[in-house]
Amino acid sequence: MTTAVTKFSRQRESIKEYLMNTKEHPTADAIYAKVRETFPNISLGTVYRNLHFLVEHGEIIKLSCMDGSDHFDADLSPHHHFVCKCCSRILDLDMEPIEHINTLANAHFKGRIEGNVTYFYGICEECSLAAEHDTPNGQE
Amino acid sequence: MTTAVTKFSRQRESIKEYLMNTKEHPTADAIYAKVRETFPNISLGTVYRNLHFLVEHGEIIKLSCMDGSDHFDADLSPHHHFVCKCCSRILDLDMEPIEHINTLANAHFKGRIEGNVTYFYGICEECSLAAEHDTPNGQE
DNA sequence: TTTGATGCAAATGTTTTGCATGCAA
DNA sequence: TTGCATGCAAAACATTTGCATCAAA
Repeated sequence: MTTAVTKFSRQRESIKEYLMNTKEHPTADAIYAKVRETFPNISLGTVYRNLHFLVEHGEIIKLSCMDGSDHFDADLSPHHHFVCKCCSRILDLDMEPIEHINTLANAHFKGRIEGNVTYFYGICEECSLAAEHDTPNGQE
Repeated sequence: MTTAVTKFSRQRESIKEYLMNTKEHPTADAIYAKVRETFPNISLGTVYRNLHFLVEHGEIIKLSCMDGSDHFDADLSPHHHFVCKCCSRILDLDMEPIEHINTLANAHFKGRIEGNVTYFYGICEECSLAAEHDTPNGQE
């Protein structure tokens, strides 16, 4: 079996570059809309194929929140995410590591725990402020 | 506006009873297959409608792991879950509460954190043993 | 009787895939 | 030239929904 060679692709570069320059944690569909500004003919299939490729190669991370569609993030530094119950946005959290919870989980567990996926939820600052001023933050 | 009344339904009871008597954390489809043994004519739509009803009324919990489909759990006691990377099973963890991580997350965060969803992953005992004996645990 | 619940099927939303063509190496 | 990547469309899934009918109250 000959190892498959990865060829350069402007579409893939464009997807990765967009992800590296945003803090939005976009969905595949949002990435498709954005990259289409540069490549009007790019297909959604290509976007999905490249996102899968980038995740498999550890160049980006896939976030599976509980809102039906996956989100993507090119920030590989260890960090956790916050999901706003109000506007559904995903925000990065600047917090202490919580890897010790793996040890807690392993205490009475017979298998081997290698890590955890944690999402925090609540109301983001913008939505709190919007609620106070009675002007709901329409962001979706 | 008159408040909607909830009527008894044998199908809903059957779904809830199955969930209360299993530790499998089944998907809607698995629940459908199981309940069909008792109600051969039940439809998948009814299963989804009742699962949604039960979740909304706090009688069961929906688990959104990262495997495409949702899982359901009638165990309402506070506990966390483990997902096996090998056989994909979801297991209950018996562990100390980790609610203090919410405080850690809130330290430098401007919004309000209300809680977290945490999944631990790794290799379960059965899959570890199966690997040792070179007889992969075929459970999916 | 009234109206919520069901079965069925169609629709929806997300993601994957087959295939002929395009393009990097 | 070779063969990976693309565009397009169809398919595959998971889930939701419209509607006529059923059944609980």
